[in-house]
Amino acid sequence: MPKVETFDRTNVLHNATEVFHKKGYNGTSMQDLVDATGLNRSSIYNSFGSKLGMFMEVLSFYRNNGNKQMGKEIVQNQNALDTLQSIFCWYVTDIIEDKDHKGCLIVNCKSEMVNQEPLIRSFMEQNQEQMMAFLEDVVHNGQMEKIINEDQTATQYALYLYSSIQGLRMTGILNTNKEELENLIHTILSVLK
Amino acid sequence: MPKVETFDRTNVLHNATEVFHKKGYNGTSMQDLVDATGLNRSSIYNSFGSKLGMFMEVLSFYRNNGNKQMGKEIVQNQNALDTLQSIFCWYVTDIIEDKDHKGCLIVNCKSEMVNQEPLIRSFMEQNQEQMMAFLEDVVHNGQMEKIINEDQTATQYALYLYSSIQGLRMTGILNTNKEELENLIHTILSVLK
DNA sequence: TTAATTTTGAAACGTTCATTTCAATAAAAT
DNA sequence: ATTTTATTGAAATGAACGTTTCAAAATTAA
Repeated sequence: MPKVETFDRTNVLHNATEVFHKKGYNGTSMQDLVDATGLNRSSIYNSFGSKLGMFMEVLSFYRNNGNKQMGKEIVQNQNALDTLQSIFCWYVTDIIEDKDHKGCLIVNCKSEMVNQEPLIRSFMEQNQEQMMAFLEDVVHNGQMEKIINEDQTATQYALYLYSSIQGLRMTGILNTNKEELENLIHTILSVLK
Repeated sequence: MPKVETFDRTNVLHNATEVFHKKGYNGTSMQDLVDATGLNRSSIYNSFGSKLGMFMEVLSFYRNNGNKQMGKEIVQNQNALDTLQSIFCWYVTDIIEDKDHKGCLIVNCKSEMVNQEPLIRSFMEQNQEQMMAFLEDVVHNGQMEKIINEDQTATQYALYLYSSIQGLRMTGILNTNKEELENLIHTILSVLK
């Protein structure tokens, strides 16, 4: 009977994510991945098919991890505005902890590859869909509770928030001042009040 | 006495910009640049030193062109809010005209290279400084005219606008719906009123 | 132990990478 | 016409690229 996959796939993805995050897709070589994961070159191809195949798994891994971490910040039964506050605060924390100014892997990849690689474009479209749906839901709840104004529809505010998050991610690459970032998210969220 | 540079440097930079914009720095090869510019490989090295050298000139070229174009949109003697409106509208136009979803060369480069290449980091820091100073000035004028509120300082609003612009640039990669984008900038600017 | 299957190591695949070299050609000022 | 410098073309540099190959080693179930 077959020998079973021995290496820790989560650990391998974690290490691969680190390299891709630091160097970008085109800046990362297969040798970089061999070095970072400790996996044999052949094993990478056996398990992930190609560099792009591995990267797609890395993207999902990164997103799932982010969602998991952010989920912890969101307390049940807090109002919609506090939920948004928690989300944005998580981004600020993530920015401040990012000592080497890498930014967000997903945002970086969007700007690097959406116009070049259909698989990436699909991922990003699906990612946007998912985030927009979530944000719209939160805003909608806030509007029902009269905590968020109705100057704009929930959909319109969701796009505003989605755009603001991407802006925050880009800004955080060069600006990691906690007070300035917290003031920034205060300004962003003030629109909804 | 010496033969003088014969090729049209502006035209060469224009063509080089197109390739770098489409493929990103790491995605662009020297062969791509030879093909796009029509210049000989040696001439590129003679005139620009290296791939990075050429890219640095391309970055400045792209920025100067953008500033020039945007300058035309800004009418003299309009109030501060209208100036901001003009600026954001120019971005929307640029997004809509960008049929192949390349996004902004400078934003893309920031996310690809700031943490890898000191020259790029300096460029981006200087670029941010410049934009922030300009935005701060506009906001400050608006506040003097009582057209922009004073809930936040001009500096704080400048960061908010700078961040919003980067967000708009990222959003515009996948979302090119004119009405949605115009509503987005309306929401962004509503904070200042 | 044997049979089945995956992981591993190392080498090689052919291509492309950024950059250099150099002799030949072209143009301007003396 | 001669000198000076730039542009050009084409080839070559050596290293790195993503991917494939394959026999040896390892592991599990029968």
